[in-house]
Order: sequence, then C-alpha cells, then structure tokens
Amino acid sequence: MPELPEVEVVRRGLVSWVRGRTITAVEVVDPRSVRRHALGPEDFAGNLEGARVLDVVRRGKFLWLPLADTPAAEPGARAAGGTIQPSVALMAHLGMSGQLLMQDSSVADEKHLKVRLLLSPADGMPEQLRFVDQRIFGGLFLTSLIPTADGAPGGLAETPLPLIAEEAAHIARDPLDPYFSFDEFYRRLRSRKTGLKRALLDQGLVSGIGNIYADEALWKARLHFARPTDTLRRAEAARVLDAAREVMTEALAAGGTSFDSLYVNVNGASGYFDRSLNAYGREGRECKRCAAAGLAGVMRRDQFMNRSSYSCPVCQPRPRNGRW
DNA sequence: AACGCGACCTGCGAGC
DNA sequence: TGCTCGCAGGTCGCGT
Repeated sequence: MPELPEVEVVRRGLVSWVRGRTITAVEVVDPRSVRRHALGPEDFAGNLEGARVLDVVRRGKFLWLPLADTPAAEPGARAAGGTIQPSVALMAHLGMSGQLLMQDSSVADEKHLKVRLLLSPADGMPEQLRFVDQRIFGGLFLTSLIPTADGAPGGLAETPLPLIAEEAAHIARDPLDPYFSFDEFYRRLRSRKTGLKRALLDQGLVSGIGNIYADEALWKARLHFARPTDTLRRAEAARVLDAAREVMTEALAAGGTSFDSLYVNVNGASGYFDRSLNAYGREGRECKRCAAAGLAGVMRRDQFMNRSSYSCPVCQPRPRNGRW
C-alpha cells in the first residue's frame, strides 16, 4: 500500500506513542516478517528486549527507530556531553500491505499479525506495537546506523542526526527532505538512458515515489512516462518533481486527518485515493484537465515495468518521430 | 549501466 | 458453488 505520504503518516503517529519507551518483550508470530534479519528471529527478539526507542526516522519509504541500550549496540556509544549516539535501529518497511498499529492488549490479534512488541507502560498509551502484514513483502529487522555521506540528517525525524540506517543508505533523499538537492537529481537524471517513470520509481535517484504518485506527478506535469530522461529540460524536470512534491504533500494532509484515533495506521491513503486521484486507476474515464478545457481526452492504461501506468493521451502525448 | 524477469506472499473480484 | 485468472500502492537479485 504505502508510498511516502502513508509512511510519513505512520511516522508522525508512531513517534508520539513510542519515543522514550522501552521494548520489554518481543513476539515474532511469523518469522517470514523478520527474514531480512540475517541472524534469525531469536537474535532479533533478544536484541530488542530492553532497548529504548529514541526516535522514528523516515527516508523515502523506509522507517527506522534508533535504539539505546540494545545488546547489539557498540560499547562507548555515549558521546561527549552525555548525548546518546545510537548505533543500532529497528528498521521497518511496510512493503505493499504492512501496518504498524498501537493496540491495547485487550484488542484481539489481527488476522495478519506478524510481530508484537510490548512497550513499557506510559500514561494513556497502548502497550503494544504490532506489525501486521497481509502479503509479507514488508518486514522488520535490526540495522546499524552509519554516518551520512554528506553529514546532513539521514532522514525526517523529531531530533535529526547525521546518521542513516545502513539498509537505507543506498536510497536517495526524497522530495520532502529539506536536504534534497534538485541540482544533483537533475544531473543524475540527465546522465541516465532510461524513461522518466522508471527514473521516478528508482529509489536510488529519488526516493518515496511509487506507482501511484509517479502517475499522478507525470499527469500533473503533462509528461509522458516513456520520455527519455536525457532529453528532459531543467524546467520539465523541475515541473515533474514539484508535481510529485505537491501531490505527496496533499496526500499527507489528507492522510493526517485520519490518524487521531488511538492507533497508527496506513489507511490514511484511502481518503485521498477516492477523492483526489487524477490519473491512477482511471482507465477509460475522462481526463479531468481535458474535460475542464472542453477536450476529449480519455485516460488509458499501459503495461509498463510489469505494472499499470495511467495517462492521458491528449495532454501527455507520446512523441511523434521520436522527437520530444 | 540498463532492462526484463522471477521471487517473495495473500486475497479479491471477474468470468466461466 | 468452485475454479482459474489477473490484479494489487514494493523491493531484491539474477541473467543478459
């Protein structure tokens, strides 16, 4: 399910519930959800028990919880001035269907409950953090925190540190990251020999954009998904990136309205889905921009990268004669 | 470097 | 009713 806005909704919700609390027990209900933890479920659980959650950090679709007091941490992790320098984090990726839910123990287990974390008591707060995942493409695992290459914060956080989860170090900053560099993005985009949508989905070039927001951004920027990246003018690249940023910011605002309930979920996307999508899932329906202009564009679906791409043939035309 | 594909999974709706 | 098919918002790793 989740792309960047959904994951950010989870991050914002989660941080208020878990920051400062200690993980007192861990139950791996389905070991497949921790398969990226190479040392196995017992090691995963053993290293989490007793750990204190310092923050919730996000880059792109990756979410991680820097930890203090975990056995996996290197000794001497306390820096001068008494500041805690975490060296280990609990990583979460939601995949296609993952959820992180805060639940009271009285709440029945979800059908697809995969991992349960018990947290130290806190006033008026649920005691369990549950990882629920139908398709099991997501998962939890422990990862090291390493310095960022540029010395800037590794991701969006309450207390940003120049550290990044090792398993997320290969992805680029996302468009909502204040340290995102458009110049660098544009330079790397131009140097590639590929199509624009493929580039937008490449988490190593720009992170956080998935199939939905790629289509929405391309529609908004009036660009075709197969546009060769090495022909893009600077203004066009800026247009599509700004569009992605706007669409994701709107989705974030919409998702944010639904998480004041007593748990964190990723279904914040649903409200945005039905009301605000202009391209994704609209095969055969009128192009909203064309309709507003009295034109007759009908949204089409193409198979691209083994998934669906939705676009308007009128305002996002393919080139003629190979010229863009 | 780029790409296509399979793998990893469950579940839903459409069509027969 | 039950079967198969296609589809689903992600990522990783392999072969070419």
